[in-house]
Amino acid sequence: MVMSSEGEKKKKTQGKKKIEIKKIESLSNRRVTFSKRRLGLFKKASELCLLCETEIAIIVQSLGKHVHSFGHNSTDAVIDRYLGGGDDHERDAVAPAVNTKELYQHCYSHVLKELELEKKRRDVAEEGGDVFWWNQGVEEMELDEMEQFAMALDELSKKADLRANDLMSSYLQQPLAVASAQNQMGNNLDH
Amino acid sequence: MVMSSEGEKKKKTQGKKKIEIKKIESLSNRRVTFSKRRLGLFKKASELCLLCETEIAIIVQSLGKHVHSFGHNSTDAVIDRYLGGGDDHERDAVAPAVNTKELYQHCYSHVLKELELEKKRRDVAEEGGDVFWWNQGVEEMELDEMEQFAMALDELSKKADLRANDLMSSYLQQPLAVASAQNQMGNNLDH
DNA sequence: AAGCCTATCATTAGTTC
DNA sequence: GGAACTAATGATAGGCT
Repeated sequence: MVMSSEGEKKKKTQGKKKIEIKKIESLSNRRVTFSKRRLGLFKKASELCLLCETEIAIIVQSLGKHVHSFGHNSTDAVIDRYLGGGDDHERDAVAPAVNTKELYQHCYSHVLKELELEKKRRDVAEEGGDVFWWNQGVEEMELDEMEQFAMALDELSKKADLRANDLMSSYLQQPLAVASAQNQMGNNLDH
Repeated sequence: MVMSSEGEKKKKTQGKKKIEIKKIESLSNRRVTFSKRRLGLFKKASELCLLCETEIAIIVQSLGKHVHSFGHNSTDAVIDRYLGGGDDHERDAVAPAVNTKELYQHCYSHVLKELELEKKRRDVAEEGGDVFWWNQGVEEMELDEMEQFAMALDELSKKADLRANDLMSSYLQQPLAVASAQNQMGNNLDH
């Protein structure tokens, strides 16, 4: 690590520099920052979920047309219904199916052990059905948009149930139909 | 502030300490962490919004029954309709009306100047109607739940519009009715 | 409980490969 | 274009008020 011989304390890079919070003009730079910060945001959210046992849903519109989402616990119900349309899928195939690579490599890895702990605790305490599940959109996917939409809608329908059941009933009368919409999407691209 | 007299290099605090990401057992501690981190999350989100011109919606379920949300740009339409019900409110009164104190003090203050810049830029570029607006739920509020719900629903309806207009049309046929529901809530507490 | 403080940890802007 | 690196900035756990 000692280089540049003499007493020059040569810094290899300038390190992080302060930037002002305004639109990044350079597109490539903006892409990089978007990726980094979106991941950082999801990680923070995941930590908050674990630390305080909350449920968090995040929806991020990408630079392009795609939408990235972060969901936690209670999204699995949507996915379950979504996969229920096809019949050669299984629960365990969910994560690879929606391509969780990005979040996985950044966040999942060091949260995984805590996650398993939590899952095990739940398995004992309640029933085996409530599998902890994480998901986020991936840059170039075509269908995750609908997917996260249904996820968020499901999330919201729960909130509505919480306090404004009567008010929302005219809008969310048949929540199952969302799943069927999902299935339609799902049938278009099976993979 | 000098205590413990002699030459002891007494550290006043221990600084930030590493914690493991698992449920915080102490309720009071969990509350503190929840508040701090939720705010931090919203701040990160706001920075991402500004840096990359994205739209982000965050929904956080509190420890209690309440829900905290973070919305950006396009939520103002919902609020606008919400205030449209009463007639002694003005746009500028939106922020105080929904009690944006928390986010304000942490995040708004140092983002404000960039925000104004952005707003001004928009005013020139397009029209004056698209006012930048930020909102987040507050711990003890009764109505922000409905508020964020409508906000998120509005957000989602946009996403639906994006790609699945036909599929969702059966659910979101009359988006205005959400505003009327809001108005009902709003009339209950004028303040 | 709500804020401040600050040492320390975590994130990330810029750079290099 | 992405992965790795570095160092400066940013976030925050714990303590105090």
